[in-house]
Amino acid sequence: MKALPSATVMRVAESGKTRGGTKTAESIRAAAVDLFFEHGYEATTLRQIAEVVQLQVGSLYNHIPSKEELLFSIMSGVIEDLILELDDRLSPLVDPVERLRTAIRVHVEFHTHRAREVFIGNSELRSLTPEHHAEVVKLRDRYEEHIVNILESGAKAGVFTVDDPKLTSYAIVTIGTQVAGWYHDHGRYELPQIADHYIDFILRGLCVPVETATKRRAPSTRTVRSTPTRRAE
Amino acid sequence: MKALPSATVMRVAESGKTRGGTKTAESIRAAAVDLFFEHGYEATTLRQIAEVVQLQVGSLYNHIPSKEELLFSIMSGVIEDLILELDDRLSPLVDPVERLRTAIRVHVEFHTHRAREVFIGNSELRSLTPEHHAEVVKLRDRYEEHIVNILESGAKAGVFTVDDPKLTSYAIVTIGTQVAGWYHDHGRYELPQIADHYIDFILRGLCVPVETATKRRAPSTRTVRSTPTRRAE
DNA sequence: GTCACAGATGAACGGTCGTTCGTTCGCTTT
DNA sequence: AAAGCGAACGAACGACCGTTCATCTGTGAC
Repeated sequence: MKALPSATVMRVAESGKTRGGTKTAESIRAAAVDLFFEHGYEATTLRQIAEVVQLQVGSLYNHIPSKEELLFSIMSGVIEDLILELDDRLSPLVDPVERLRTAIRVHVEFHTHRAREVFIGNSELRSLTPEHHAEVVKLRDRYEEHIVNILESGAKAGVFTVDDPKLTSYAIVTIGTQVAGWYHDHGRYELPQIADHYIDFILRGLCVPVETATKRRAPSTRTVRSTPTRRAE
Repeated sequence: MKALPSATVMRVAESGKTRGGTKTAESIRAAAVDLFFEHGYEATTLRQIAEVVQLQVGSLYNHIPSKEELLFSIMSGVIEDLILELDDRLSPLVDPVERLRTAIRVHVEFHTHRAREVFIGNSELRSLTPEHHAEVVKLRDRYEEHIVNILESGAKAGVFTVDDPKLTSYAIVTIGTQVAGWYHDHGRYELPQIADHYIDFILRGLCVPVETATKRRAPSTRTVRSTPTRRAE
C-alpha cells in the first residue's frame, strides 16, 4: 500500500471507519478499546472481552489472530484515521496560519472524539511485537512530519517565528494529545472552546497576532464538523 | 566454622543505613523503577526484579509488603520530591514572570533528571488500589495548583494574558512532562536550551514580551543543529 | 432432506503469576 | 558458647493467563 492520492479517493475516510468487519468482530474491537483503555492492555484478559461480547474465550479466535494483533489493529487504525482526517481537512488550505489553525483543531477534535483509542495508542506501544512497534512508530512520525512541514513553510513565509520546528511541534502535538486524558463529553469544557483556547495560545507562541477568541468566533460560520454526542458511558 | 580471633569485636557496620531504607530495599526500588519503566508495571515480574538484585523471589517480601505497595511508593515519592523541589526554588521569588520561568525550568529539569520515575507516575495510575490512586491524584492536583496560582497572580497583576488558568496550566505542565519521553543525556539538545525554548514559547503564549533566547543567553552555548531522536521507550 | 460450513462451545494445556511459609544461614549480643 | 534475630532460601500454592482443539449447532444452498 502506498500513499493515496489526496484528491481522488477521499470517500473512504468520510465516516471515520476505514476497516470493515463483521458485527461480531466489530464489537470485539469495541469491547477491547473500552477495556484496554480502562485497565491497560496487559491487565485486560481475553476472558473479560469475551464476557462483554457474550462469547466464550475460545470463540474470539474465530475473529482475531491473537491478543497482540487485536491491539495492533486498534493502534495502527487510529493513527491511520487521524492522518486521513488531517489530509482531508488540510487539502483545500494554503495559508500556513489557516493550515496550522485547522491542524490544531483537527488534532484536538480527533483526540477527544476518539480519546480511548488515542490513549491506548500513546501508552501501549511497548506491548507490541518489534515489527508492529516499528510500524506504528513510522505512522506516528509521518503524522508529526505534517506539523513540522506547516511550521517550516510558515517560517519560510515569515508569518511564524519558530526557533526550532521539531521542538515546537512536540509542544503542539502534546498539548492536543493530552486533552484525550481529561476531556469527557459533559465535562466543564466544550470542544470548540478548548480548541480555540489552544489555537490562540500556540499562535501567540509563534508570534502571530491573534484577535480574541470571542471576537473571532461570532461572525463566521466556523462550525465543528460532526459533533455527535452519541458517545455513551 | 572458624574460631574468631579474640580481638575481633569492633567491626562496626553502622554506615549501612541512610535516609529511606536499607541498601537492599533501595536497590529493589531502583530495579523496580528500571523495569517498570521499560516493560510497564503489569508486564514486570517480581522474579525479574529479584534477578536484578540477586535475590530469590520470596526474599523480596522481607523488604516490601507487596508489588502494588512498591509501585505506590515510587509514584508518591517522585511527586513529593517534585513538590519539595518546586517549593524550594520558588520560595525566594515574588515576581510572577520570574516565578513562572523558574517553575517551568524546575519542571523540565526534574522531568528529565528523573524521567523514568516520572514516566511511571504518568502511566501506571490505574494499577494502584483505589485508596492509593486517590492519594497520588491528590498529590498531583496539589502540584498543578502551584502552576495555576502563579498564572492567576500574574493575571491579577496584569502581566499575563490568560484566558483560562486551568486550561493553560494543563498545556504548560504537559509540555514539560513530555520532555521526559524523548530526552536522554547525550542527545542533541542540552537541558537549559530545552527549558529556555519552552519558557519563551509559553511566555509568548501569555503575551509576555520576550527577548530572543540568543540575546539572553551566552551565544556560545547555543548548539542546536539537528532533530532529536525520539526514544522508543 | 441432507450437506457443508462458519461459528460457538467448553475442556484442557503448559506456563507464569504474586504470595506464603517452614527452614536455614550468618551476624550480633549476651 | 549460646541465644536472638533479620534476612535469604526454595519449594509450594492456588489462581489465572493466552491459546488450542475436538466437538457440537444452527442456518442457508442445493
